[in-house]
Amino acid sequence: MEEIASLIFKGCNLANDLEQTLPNMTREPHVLISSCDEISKVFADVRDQLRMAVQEYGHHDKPPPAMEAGGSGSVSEWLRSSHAMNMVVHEQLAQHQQQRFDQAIVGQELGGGNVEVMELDAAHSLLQRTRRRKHEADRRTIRVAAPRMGNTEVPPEDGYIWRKYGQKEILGSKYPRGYFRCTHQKLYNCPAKKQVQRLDNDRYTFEVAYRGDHTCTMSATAPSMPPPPPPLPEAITTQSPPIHLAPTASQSLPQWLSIDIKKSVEDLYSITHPTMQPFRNQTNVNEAGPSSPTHYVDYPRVTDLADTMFNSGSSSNNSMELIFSSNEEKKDGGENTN
DNA sequence: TGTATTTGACCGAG
DNA sequence: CTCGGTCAAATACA
Repeated sequence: MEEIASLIFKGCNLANDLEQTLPNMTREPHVLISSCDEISKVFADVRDQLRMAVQEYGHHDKPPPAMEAGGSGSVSEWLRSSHAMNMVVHEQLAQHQQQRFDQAIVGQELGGGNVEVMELDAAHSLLQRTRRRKHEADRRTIRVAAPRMGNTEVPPEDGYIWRKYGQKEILGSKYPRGYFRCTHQKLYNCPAKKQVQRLDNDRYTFEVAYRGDHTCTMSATAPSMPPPPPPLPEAITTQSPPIHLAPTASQSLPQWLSIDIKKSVEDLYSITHPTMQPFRNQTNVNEAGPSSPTHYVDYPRVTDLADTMFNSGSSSNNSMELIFSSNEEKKDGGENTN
């Protein structure tokens, strides 16, 4: 299992590398192709190994050795287990530390808003625990670096459209807490909410607490299929119920694959398909009107390409379903509407 | 004119 | 009673 997880991260790293070099590849489509092939091969290996693991262990009582640590009896359960999650967190932290310096200098100066993986301040969480609310159990707290240029007052976008419905001074905090709900709350009964607050000791870092799951992205008539929000592996947050791999893997990855590749893709298409328009992934019908608070990504992400590659095998029992379990399943243990 | 944001009031958990 | 979370009227903005 460790091998599979490490393969997954290898693929993610390759995709990340591709992202980094994408702007330089627009004139060299053959290099891009070979890079995509490599990523595709890695994920194909993951798929094959997962299939083998499922056949070997998934329908038996005895878990594989690595699963025993998680105490689960299937691949999907193992992938959601704390053992698997620790590996995920470990890999992410290692990757994060490696890239942190560059991100700090480049990403921040560009007003990027990279999701930071940090431990929560112990004193702060202790303070919050002293008055724990009923629904705090399903809070997923992350820290996000604020842009240091431009408008530093707003937290970086996470792919969803939020509407602010309140702001409150919090006892013991220097900065007020902003309360946001999903713009589609009324239209699609989407219960997702988030709270955004600057850290006392670092005004360039937001602490973002997500509550509730987006139902707007699951509706066939939903106006958008935005990249999922970035709630972190909850193993490294303070107030969190048992974790699922699904939100972690599918939600955090787009954060580091966040460069503006629109131009790159269009450039590439202008070379390879002189008469063809760049394909667009329509992520939003701007039903919010002219004063919509955020803008939308209307071009494909590298992760989408990776998804496509990963899903290219036309198997009915796709192994992706084992890793990225459905939101419905996730919702079963989730928050009721409020 | 329609939509988003601001902000004081209110509610309810602890 | 305190304080975090939400509501809703007022205001801002395109």
